[in-house]
Amino acid sequence: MVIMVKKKINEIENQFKEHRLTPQRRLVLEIFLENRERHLSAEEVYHFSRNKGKDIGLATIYRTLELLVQLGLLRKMYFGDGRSRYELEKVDVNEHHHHHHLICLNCGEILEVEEDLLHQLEEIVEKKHHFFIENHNLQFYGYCSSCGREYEEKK
Amino acid sequence: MVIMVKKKINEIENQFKEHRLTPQRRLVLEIFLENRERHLSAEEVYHFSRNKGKDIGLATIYRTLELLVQLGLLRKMYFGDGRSRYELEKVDVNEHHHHHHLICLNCGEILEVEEDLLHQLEEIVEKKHHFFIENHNLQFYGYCSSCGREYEEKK
DNA sequence: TTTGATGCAAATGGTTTGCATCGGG
DNA sequence: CCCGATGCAAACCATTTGCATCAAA
Repeated sequence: MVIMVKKKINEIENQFKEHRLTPQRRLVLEIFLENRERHLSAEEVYHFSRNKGKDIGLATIYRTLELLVQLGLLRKMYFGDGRSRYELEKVDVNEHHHHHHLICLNCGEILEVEEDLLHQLEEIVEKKHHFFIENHNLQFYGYCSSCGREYEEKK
Repeated sequence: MVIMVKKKINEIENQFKEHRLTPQRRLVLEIFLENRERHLSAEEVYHFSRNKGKDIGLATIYRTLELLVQLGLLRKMYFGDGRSRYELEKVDVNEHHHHHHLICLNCGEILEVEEDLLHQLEEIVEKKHHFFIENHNLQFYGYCSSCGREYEEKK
């Protein structure tokens, strides 16, 4: 697992051309690579870094997050809880494969959905509205299986 | 058109049971009814009200917007430009018919899409992830027909 | 008169920025 | 040396809140 992380970071180094891969930036990347499933806010990254002993300034974290988004390594998103969140940009499969998010209205957990069945809908929209779609953003709000009581009440 | 607005406001009055339909609240509603196609931020509502001569406090506008969302008359949304936006909640057709938004990355215009072809996708997600979906939120980011130069460049 | 609504100003909280300092090439 | 990166504190900006005042039932 650690090896995996090291390998990944080495790959990523290539993407830093004009930008230095400083210890702080490397640390932020590590935190995302070690928390692939999470959608971290700036402050959460800050706490992770403190827990690892190293203490980056919050401003540096914000600047690093912005840079990583610019480099296409992170994806910035907003789920309506008052802070931006970031996750590793996964462009593995193909350029137009995106995933979506399930946000539990009860416990706040954010789950990922791999299905991306939006191509069809995108085509319809592009043709009908003459709008060239670059990206999309889909969230489902509801109740996760753990918070099933809400599910029972509503159905 | 004005008559239409008056009629609509009268209908809405019924929804105010424990809450007073004060001049300020009525004005905010009027602004949304007269700008059905727009997605207004709190500050935009504030400017509209000043343009109409009446001068509501910004805090009152925020409190009114929150109330109207609670009453199910407005829908709050976030498109990533640093401020929340609101639009009239349209529950006319049926409870599960939602529309989506096209946000132009060039001029910032927000268009609406009537198609809601997400039922199928929702069913798949609900079954596979045991997640009870209450609502969804879909934005397409790209370039509108007026900003077609970007379209030409990218295709 | 009593309770909720308003308006102002101050507080809040996430994010950004100015600036002095640091450090790698 | 130089220029980009960092850290700290201050600034920013949308939103919220405390509180005195106002107004309608």
